[in-house]
Amino acid sequence: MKTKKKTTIKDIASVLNISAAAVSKALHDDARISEKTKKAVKQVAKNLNYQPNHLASALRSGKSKLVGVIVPRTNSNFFSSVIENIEEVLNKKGYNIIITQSNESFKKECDNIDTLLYTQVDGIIASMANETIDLEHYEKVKSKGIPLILFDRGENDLNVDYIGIDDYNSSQIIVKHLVDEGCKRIAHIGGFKHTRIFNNRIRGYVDALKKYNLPLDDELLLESSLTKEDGRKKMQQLLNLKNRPDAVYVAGDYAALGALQVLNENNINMPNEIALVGFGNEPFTEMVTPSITSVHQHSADIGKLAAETFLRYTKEKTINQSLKKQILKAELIIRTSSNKKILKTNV
Amino acid sequence: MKTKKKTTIKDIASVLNISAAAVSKALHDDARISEKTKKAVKQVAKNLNYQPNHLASALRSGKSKLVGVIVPRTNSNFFSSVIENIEEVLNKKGYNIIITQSNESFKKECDNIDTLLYTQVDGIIASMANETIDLEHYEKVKSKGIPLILFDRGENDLNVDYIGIDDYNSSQIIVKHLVDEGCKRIAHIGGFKHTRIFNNRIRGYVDALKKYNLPLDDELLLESSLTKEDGRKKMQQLLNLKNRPDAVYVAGDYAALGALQVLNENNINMPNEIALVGFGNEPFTEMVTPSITSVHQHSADIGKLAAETFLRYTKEKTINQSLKKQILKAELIIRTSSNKKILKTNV
DNA sequence: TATATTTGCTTTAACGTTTAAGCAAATATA
DNA sequence: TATATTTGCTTAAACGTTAAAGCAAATATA
Repeated sequence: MKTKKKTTIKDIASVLNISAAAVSKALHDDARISEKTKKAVKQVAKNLNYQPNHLASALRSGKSKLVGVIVPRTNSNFFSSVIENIEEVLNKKGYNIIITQSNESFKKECDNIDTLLYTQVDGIIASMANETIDLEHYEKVKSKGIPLILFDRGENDLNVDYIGIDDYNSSQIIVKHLVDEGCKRIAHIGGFKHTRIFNNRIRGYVDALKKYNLPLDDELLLESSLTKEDGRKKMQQLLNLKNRPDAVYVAGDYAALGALQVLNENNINMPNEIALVGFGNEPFTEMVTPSITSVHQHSADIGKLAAETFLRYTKEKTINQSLKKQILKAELIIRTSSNKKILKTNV
Repeated sequence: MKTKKKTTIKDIASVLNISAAAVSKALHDDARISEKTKKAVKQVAKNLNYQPNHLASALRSGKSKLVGVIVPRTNSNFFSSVIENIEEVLNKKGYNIIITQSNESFKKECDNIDTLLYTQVDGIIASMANETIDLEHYEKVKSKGIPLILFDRGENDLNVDYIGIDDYNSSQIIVKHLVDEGCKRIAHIGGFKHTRIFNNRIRGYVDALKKYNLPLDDELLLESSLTKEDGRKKMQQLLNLKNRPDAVYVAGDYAALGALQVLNENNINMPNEIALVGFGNEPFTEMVTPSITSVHQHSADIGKLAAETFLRYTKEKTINQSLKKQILKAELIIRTSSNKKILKTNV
């Protein structure tokens, strides 16, 4: 019953009594095909409901028009917004994306890359898993001549393009804000030092303390996996100190949420007793009580830039990447958890 | 410098002095190839770092080993968890997924389907956008003989497989719970009636009210887009009533969050003055104050079942779908927003 | 021992497209 | 008018794989 057979360029060719090659060229607006033929071909294509066979053209041209995207998880607002914008930019140029999640696992990330290479993607846009230290799987991508774009969680040593925010400077802004609020003992629950962005946040924190002549106390600088659970643990650790901090800057919102829960459970007043700042501006930061001051990372711009960076390589014959960083300004969103000033005018 | 040329089965064939076809069969463990040859082929394949060209085999076999997934948005916990589980099941069988987002837009959903068909996916697993009423684009998928699996937001008229929870029964359970808590005027902020799942929730709510001899008041039944903003608006509307409800059941967690904010802003005690129940068990429901009672939808199971349902069709020659519903039991997670009983023993 | 079956491969063609090369007709140039 | 160039197509091959058909050698069956 159903017309199962799909229309191909051959069908169009035989209707018009021209060659399949001519049809292919007409559909691609080749200069050597007359306007008359182009029009006729496109009309027939429409009538027969022709859908190009992507696989065939990909095989022949060596380009799959597919881009792989690797993120730790899609269910954070940051990553889902980055993805949405990558997709928007790439779709316009005829590319589709394949999204994969590493779940912060090194092994899964390696598998994802194998999968993407197997699928013959034309490029990979990735943000690295927490666990990742060994970079061999990414080197494999590079050695195959496939453009690799990193964002958020990157690594200088790979010598590829990177799009992210200025983590060092973000820390400085956070510390300045807390100092302005009158805080004198500022703790930092940071991410793993081996991850560049978290290392930069730590450096920014340390340097800012020096700048404002605040004590740099080892007890106040903790390394964390930045999950909600670990945020709870590290906050508890800070509360157990003889000399408690009066402000805590957490390098991730989920961990900040854990910290907030512990503070609430201990009836500690935020921001007056302890001020709290997170990182990432996840939607829940404004939902919880008190709402959490956090850093907005311009995820939409990061996504767009990553996609555009990839597209630039599609125009080149040989891929020759080098470390090219595109650093965006982050934005501190001040909320109740760190805003002590009772009297404020709406500026 | 680099060995850019990829190894193909021909390379393996020439090393072993056998035909390419034999190599192909050996790699697929064809019964007509000797164990000795298979071993040799696999060893050479490994040595030469052979990666099968997915496009070529897809073109030849007519199977792309790609499955399209369409969701309204990836950034809800429900959908990201469903996706994660679809991926897990399908990857094991050599399938990859292409995730697309409709952003609740009918137009975007149509575009997504075109994109997926163009990419020659072997199947589509989808949850429909809010806006979608016309089903022609889904009919197109069916008429191409591509298996279509719907989950969460489905539609009987399409006569395809569907995986979801028992929305009607969930409403009944919610109303029973609120009645048990002593509520007498229960309002419902529901989704759009034209979406089957929301219609079922509404029916369940109405029938439960009848069952418990509670007033079925038109003022208390509102239709909403279920965004946070609309949740705020509809809650305000309920507060403006002369005769306010003492419980509000919201058909989506984001809208429930909006409602919660309005209630907090108006210093209305939850659950004593007004009890609140959401739907979806998004992570923030337990983060906010008070935590929101909600319905857990077993997203992991839904994802797995959807993937397995698709896989069943891959074994069949001709696709002949019919309405086959797989309905899971949902689970009510009772939290502070609706839990009036001060004295409770841990059962 | 003669014939049937099975084993283990080879040959060939095809999937639908693109691209290089080629060629006749139309047009431009001198 | 003779030659060069451009236009508008065609032909043929290729991308890497797989599936059908075929065939000789090895093994089983009678």
